[in-house]
Amino acid sequence: MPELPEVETTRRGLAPRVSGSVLIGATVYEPRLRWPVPDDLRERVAGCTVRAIHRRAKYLLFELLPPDGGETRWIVLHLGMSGSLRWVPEETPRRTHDHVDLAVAPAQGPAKAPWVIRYHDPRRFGSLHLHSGDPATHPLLRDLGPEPFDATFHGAWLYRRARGRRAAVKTFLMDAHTVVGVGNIYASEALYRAGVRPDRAAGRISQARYQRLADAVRAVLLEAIEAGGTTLRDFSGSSGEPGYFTQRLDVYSQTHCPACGGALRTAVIGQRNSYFCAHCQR
DNA sequence: AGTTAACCCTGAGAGC
DNA sequence: TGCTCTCAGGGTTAAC
Repeated sequence: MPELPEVETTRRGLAPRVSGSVLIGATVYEPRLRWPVPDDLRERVAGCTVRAIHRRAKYLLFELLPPDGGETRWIVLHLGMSGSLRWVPEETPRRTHDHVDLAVAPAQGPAKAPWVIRYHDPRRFGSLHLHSGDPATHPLLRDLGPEPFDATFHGAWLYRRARGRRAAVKTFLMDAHTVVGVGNIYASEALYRAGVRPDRAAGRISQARYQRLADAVRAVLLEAIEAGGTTLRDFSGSSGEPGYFTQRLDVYSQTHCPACGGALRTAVIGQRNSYFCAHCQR
């Protein structure tokens, strides 16, 4: 279940191999994702140079320079719940739920066989879009809140936004208008580290505690990125490697509090399973 | 406007 | 063994 660290891990795995290379084709095996994959994908990307791979929220943004020097175009890609991108030789046999290949021209001349960026997504909650011009204007990106590592994301921002809100702070934190990239796992972990009960009303938390929460969000995400993400079921990096943050989860999917040893409680908050320590989180 | 729930989908695991 | 049932969840949309 890719959240920000898993998407960032994918980006970092792919970028050095793909940046500066030319896309020579695209093959869509299954266009029925969260939204249909554009049927002119091949024509729109073939011949384009990948200038860089960026990330905004949980979206990967492939910055493409067209061969004729026209307007920059973008592949906007979301991994959904179960998506992953792998960097494999083109002849690698397809597995079930491999839906799209982006073929990359070999760097060392035409003799070498091309490799592909292979999109795999059993549940097909992910999506792939094409966009021209500024990606910030894309409908899916336009209204997103701040990145957790932006200077604009801090306790005062959370506090101000939470005024009058009765919804649970965990739901509030997972809302992409509040801050992007924080899904169920990292919301649970950040709230635990900050000592905040996930079911507390967002509007009834002090600014000081929101500052601790903002710091905890950043710390958890940073550590998870350094560990290559969290692998619970589906996720693996672009070379197929698992994420090692799984072993460092304090509460998510755990039974006992690492601090006090007490039994963790579970509750469904905003239709998401939540884990917390009723003793350490208030 | 804020909040809640349904929905898209498949695989894994539990229970019988 | 094999069936059925439940659960997992990001993010959009609809309804309250």
